Amino acid sequence: MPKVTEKYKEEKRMEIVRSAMQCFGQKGYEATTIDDIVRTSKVSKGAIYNYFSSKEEIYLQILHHQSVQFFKEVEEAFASRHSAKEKLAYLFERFEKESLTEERRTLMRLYTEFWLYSARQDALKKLMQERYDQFTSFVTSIIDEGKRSGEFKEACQSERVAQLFWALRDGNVLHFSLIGEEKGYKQMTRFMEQWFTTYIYK
Amino acid sequence: MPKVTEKYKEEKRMEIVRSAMQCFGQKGYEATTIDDIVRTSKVSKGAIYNYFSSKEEIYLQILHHQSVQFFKEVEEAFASRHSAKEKLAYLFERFEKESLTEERRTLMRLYTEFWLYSARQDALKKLMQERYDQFTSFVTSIIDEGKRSGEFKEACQSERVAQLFWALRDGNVLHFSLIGEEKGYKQMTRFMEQWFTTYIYK
Amino acid sequence: MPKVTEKYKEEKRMEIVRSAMQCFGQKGYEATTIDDIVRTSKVSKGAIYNYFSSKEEIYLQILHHQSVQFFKEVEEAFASRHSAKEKLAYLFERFEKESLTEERRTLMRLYTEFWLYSARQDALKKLMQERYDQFTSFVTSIIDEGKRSGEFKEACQSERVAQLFWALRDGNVLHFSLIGEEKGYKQMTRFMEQWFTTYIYK
Amino acid sequence: MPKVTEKYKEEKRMEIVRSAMQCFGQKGYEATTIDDIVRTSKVSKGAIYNYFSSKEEIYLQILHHQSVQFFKEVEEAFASRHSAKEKLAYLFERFEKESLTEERRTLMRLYTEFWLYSARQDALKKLMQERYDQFTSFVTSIIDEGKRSGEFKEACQSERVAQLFWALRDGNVLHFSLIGEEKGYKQMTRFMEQWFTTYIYK
DNA sequence: GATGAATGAGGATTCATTCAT
DNA sequence: TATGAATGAATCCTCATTCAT
Repeated sequence: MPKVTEKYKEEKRMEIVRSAMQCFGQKGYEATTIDDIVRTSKVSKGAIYNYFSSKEEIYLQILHHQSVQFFKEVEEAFASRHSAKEKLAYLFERFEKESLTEERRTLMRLYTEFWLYSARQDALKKLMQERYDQFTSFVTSIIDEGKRSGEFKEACQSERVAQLFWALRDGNVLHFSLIGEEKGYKQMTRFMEQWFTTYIYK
Repeated sequence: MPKVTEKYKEEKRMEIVRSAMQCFGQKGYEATTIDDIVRTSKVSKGAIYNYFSSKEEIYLQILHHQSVQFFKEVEEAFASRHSAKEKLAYLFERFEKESLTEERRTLMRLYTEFWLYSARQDALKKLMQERYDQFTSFVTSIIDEGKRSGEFKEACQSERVAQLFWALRDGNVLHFSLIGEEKGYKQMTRFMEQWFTTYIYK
Repeated sequence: MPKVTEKYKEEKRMEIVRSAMQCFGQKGYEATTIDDIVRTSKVSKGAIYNYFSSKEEIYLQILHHQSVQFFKEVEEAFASRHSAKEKLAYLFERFEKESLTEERRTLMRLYTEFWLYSARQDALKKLMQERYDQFTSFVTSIIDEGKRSGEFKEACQSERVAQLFWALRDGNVLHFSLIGEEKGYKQMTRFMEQWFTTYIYK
Repeated sequence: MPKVTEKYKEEKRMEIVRSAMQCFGQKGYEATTIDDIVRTSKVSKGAIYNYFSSKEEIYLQILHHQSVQFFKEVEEAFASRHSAKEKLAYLFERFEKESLTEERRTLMRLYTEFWLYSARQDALKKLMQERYDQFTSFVTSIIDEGKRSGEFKEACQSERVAQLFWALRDGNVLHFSLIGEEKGYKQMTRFMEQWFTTYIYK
């Protein structure tokens, strides 16, 4: 079955990623076995290793993919959102949507788990720190933009605020993954937004 | 009438818990082996199973222990802190201290890991949800108290604010466990406090 | 009438053999994977199985090839060497040369490995025993020739001497593959020759 | 089953070594699986790893054990053998005996295999080179002793001769492992001895 | 109660071989 | 013929738990 198109390979790759994402999200990275992924994906064990060199690499690819996807989508969204306020509003909107499907929630769990896993592996630690910087800088620049345009208070410390933004968001994700909808967590995002904007809007 | 006193047994139990806490914090729950705990505690493998029925039970006991300890310490602290503001300030103070030693940070990592682990085990899920309620209620009641005493704005929704309080805190812990001191995370707690009080103080 | 000439096929075959030889020599038979050979040879995995039915068959073909090659070269060399002394000298000369390049040493390692591998496989065992007989007979006949021509002592037992000749040679190869040049193994061949001839020359 | 005597552990260890030796000898190091050893030894898989950290370690221990055993036995034997001639004779006597049982032959195969395996692993290479030096020095010193005592020719180069001694011996072992008794290999040792002594005896 | 050796199912990964294209 | 993706049994090693002493 040779000379397969790049598209075919990419799809196979995604099939593995999709299944792995599901398993990791449900059982956690360490608790997920390759056989779980095999069962979920209907791809053979050997085939998985044709596409990824290790279980960890699958994990990493998912993460990378998420990151890329996030920035791609955001960029698209920002094409039609020119003020800092609108941009910020978009981010909160996204977060709200993320809580709607189980698939998304699974992803969120996975994402948080990765922080901890990385914190214990020096090689990954650096990678995740860079990722953190990337996400923080991104929000920082929106705040700065808002300050320049007169939308946001000049006094607020952009970087600190950006860090707080992600802490708030990730803490929320963490709790939400456990608490689910019972405590009206969907509405929490709205509340967070309101709280957040109160502080930085002029 | 046992040869071995209750006190002796309690101490042994604590020795195991202490060592397990260290191991779990450092390597994570799944990555920690019973042998790791044996090595760290100088308690024999068989003995561990005299005190705990499984690895998971140790995990759970630690969680319980942490919870009890937190409320015990807080209660003591509150004996001399009568206003809601002072009480809130105490909590932030605590958080700040927690980031100082590696041991504490280890604990924080462990604490966050619990969330994820529990989110995937129905039996634990309930337990953790109760725990979450307990912590949330606790803060809710402080806010309510502040509202009654005229310290805090009446308009703020106590429970939402309490939830946000813990989201902020846990998100911070999560990031801190990875980022460490490099990004001045110690000061983040201060910043969080300031931000938080700005919103609810009258 | 095949599209592909016999010559083309033979070349492909040789390309595989060459690469396999290199891999087997470097990593050993068991440690060498088909993918190693694919990488080294630039022949596809499927193609290898068009020319050889299994990894073991490649191994065997190399062995055969070596054997044929040895006798072919020796025959050529003997065309201009008519005395038993000269013939013997030629063999030692060969051995000496063999130690000069890493490629040759790799081959020697491979050659020794064959013995062991074969010793454990009844089917091969017979083959290798025949090979051994062939090589032994070959030297035996040179000794006999030397005895007849008056070059060598009549008293020496030709077959025993031939066996000793190969034992000496293969032991040397074995040690050399590990020890390398450090212990002046190149000179060992000279020494062996001198020792050997002292015993059998008249 | 705790607090087991050192003797018990040593016996278990030996049981594993014995079985491993048998398997390695029969199938070769790489072809032998841990399960083979489990089957042969009636020791559980986990237990094996309580005594040895890896398959390779078992291999190494066997080798070390052989080495130690050799020198111990030789030392004992030399207590009553004072001339260099007697000492040399003892070594040949040993070699002759070694070929008698299948167990011994298995060991010889194993021993030779190790040369090749080591030649491909830098860490082991050094170890084996040291081992080679040890064995070579040992024979060198016997030759030197013989020269001093007037038993052996002063002209012979002790170290070269020692190297040749082992090459001869190992080459013989290599062939014998394949050829077996058919070619009267047992008598080869005698022949080797005669040949060898002819050269160095005064 | 304490000990730590034993167990063996289970995990990640490899690899010779096959076979659809 | 050539290709190289797919297969899955086989490999080494781990580890929670048990239990004889």
